[in-house]
Amino acid sequence: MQNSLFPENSFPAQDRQGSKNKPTVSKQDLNRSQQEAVAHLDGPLLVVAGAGSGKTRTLVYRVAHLLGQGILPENLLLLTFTRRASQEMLLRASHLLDESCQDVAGGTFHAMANMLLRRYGYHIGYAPNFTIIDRSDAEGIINILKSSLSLAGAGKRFPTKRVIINMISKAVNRSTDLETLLYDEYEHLEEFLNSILLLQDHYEKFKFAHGLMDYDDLLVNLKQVLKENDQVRQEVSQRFQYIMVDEYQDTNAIQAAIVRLMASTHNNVMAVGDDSQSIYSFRGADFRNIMDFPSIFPNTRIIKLEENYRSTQPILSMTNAIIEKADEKYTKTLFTKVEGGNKPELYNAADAGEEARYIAGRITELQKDGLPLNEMAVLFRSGFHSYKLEIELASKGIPFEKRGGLKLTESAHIKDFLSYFRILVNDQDNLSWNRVLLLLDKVGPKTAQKILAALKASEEPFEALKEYPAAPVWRKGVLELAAVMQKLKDPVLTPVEQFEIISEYYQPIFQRIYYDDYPKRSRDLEQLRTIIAGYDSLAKLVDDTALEPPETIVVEDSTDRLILSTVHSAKGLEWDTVFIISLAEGKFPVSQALPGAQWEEERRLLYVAATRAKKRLYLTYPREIMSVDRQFSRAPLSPFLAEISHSLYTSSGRAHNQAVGYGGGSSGYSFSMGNRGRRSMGAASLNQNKKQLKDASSLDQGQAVTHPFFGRGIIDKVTGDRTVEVVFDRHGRKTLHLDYAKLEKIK
DNA sequence: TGAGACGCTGTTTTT
DNA sequence: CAGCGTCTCA
Repeated sequence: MQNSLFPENSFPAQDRQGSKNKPTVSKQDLNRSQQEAVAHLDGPLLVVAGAGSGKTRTLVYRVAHLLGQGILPENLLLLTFTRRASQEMLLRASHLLDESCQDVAGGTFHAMANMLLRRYGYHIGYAPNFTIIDRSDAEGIINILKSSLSLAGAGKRFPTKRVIINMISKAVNRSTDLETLLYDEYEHLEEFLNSILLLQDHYEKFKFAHGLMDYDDLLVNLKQVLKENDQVRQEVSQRFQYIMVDEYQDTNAIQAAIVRLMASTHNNVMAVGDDSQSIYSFRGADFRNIMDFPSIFPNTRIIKLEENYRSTQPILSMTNAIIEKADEKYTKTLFTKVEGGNKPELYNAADAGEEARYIAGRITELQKDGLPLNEMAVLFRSGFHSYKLEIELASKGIPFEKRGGLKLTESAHIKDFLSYFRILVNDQDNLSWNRVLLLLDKVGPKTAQKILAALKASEEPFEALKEYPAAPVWRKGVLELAAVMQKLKDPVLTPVEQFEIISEYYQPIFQRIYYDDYPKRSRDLEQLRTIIAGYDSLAKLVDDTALEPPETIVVEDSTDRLILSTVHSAKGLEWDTVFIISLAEGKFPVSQALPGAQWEEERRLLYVAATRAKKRLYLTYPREIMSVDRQFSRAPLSPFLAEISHSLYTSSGRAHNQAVGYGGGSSGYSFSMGNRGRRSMGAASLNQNKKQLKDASSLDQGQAVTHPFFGRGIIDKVTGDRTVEVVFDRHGRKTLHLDYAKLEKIK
């Protein structure tokens, strides 16, 4: 955390000699296409690189190559998807060349935007000490605004803060306006359009007034500064003479515009990506963007990397089969020279518990055979899919680290704590002030608002707090808070010392508010302390908690530990052995994925997951899953697996059960069907089926249907757009939601 | 105006 | 099985 790749003195005087006499980087480890990409010097370059095709290696070598040509490290910029990715690449580059590689600026778009906006943000009215807010902070602002605009009680079904923030963010990331978005995707909220627009307007003003930026603002504001200010654009563009963008398929239009502006004086941009691995459309990325690159940058050279060096042939055959079913044909077919290896193994577990036991058992076996835990990973679609497994691993004493899912900084008590820090960095941060005030006993939203108004009116918020005419019941609380803040402002204090002071003050509050589970939560505070110990700058700490939130490490007493990760967080990584769990329809793909684009993205997601494996790939699926209403239901195998040839993998556990199959009467997904037959009914017919299942208008009274758990039944009544009443032969009358129930028509 | 009880809903993925 | 929003009482 400490050594930022965007250091504070990020614009060093450029008086150093370039390293003209550095050793030339050996290119014997590269194939012809890779060499070509590495040796490319000026002008736009697009590298379309399949999974495991040595994309990272190519970038690493190119960094080293450029520096070897005498280009200064500070004139390079490496934009990656995570900070970890860029750190690792620059470390590898320094093994090739020397440690000057470590001076290359690298990190995420957001981290870069943060760095540049601290310096240039004043052009659009932001002070350099602005605070970055995360999603729940943003939702908090919506909450405050909702009540201050008295929109709260107004409607019975006013959209939640989450939905509102989703909409606002989506509009930004898709470069469209909120109204268009609403009519596109949220038509049912039409009656709230004006209220939502009002909220959006106040949300923007609130952030600006209090020196706050959300994730989208970082990008939007950077783009604006670069666009409107010629001098800034020149300066930045001159600073970053060579720009490299990794995972380009997951950038959105704003990010593309930023790259174009930053490269305005030289056009030296190298973009690397893979359209078949695009998995961030929910963030406004479109895999077609990568194809637009040549039109944004005329005379782009295009290089494809198609040889896979990562996986064995059986694994590659399966992953190729998965992606081949995609609606849209992608640009590459991967091949490998890695020989041998076993077919991927599909395990049919009875339920999530058995699935977890199977995996823990397998891992133990592999470990006994000498495979270190950190050569294995368990991947899943959603964070909570691993809960059962986490318990199982803990009981077996297998150390693991979980990535993705809930972040440490997202829990309420950590946010409480960080609010004190945020105020110290930016005393205009009303969101944090609000949070801190609400922690006081007998102070609620109304009182907090009044105090906030007084703080805002004053030049010295801390003084104003002390002198606020408090009511007797909570006067003591306010004075204590004022005293603590005063104490914290002492410039000689280190972040850890400040942590201790807040800790002492916060402890009683903490125990009062989280009385039911504060012992559990206090472990998180300990972990926060450890993290803070690595910092000497509060501002940096506060930035990082938003930009690179620390993962919740569940078991940390070992350096050799198993990785549990969401597929999204596993992007770009690889392991000897990979387990993909919860491969049941409704879990992977997630139940809310709609036919069409979303469904296709789920498929690419599975493709990304499976291509992480080098030697061994295990797929598991629970046949029975528990739904929220604690009912068990049969879950079909993920259609992405059901639709590919059974000969590509081996099965164990209970045998396949055709009764729970997807295609029902057509049984189009039986494994025996020849390749040609299946091709014609690929994704398209699957999607149709899915659509049909969700639309009650296609069902009539008297229609016979089957349900995977309840069996055969007759439609008795269509009670709504998506609800029907069915009388089942064996289970009687049920009301079913077509969003959840998997009904199929039968003759 | 704040605190606490109660019922509802809904549950990706990330910077 | 939450976390959230709404409702009621002090």
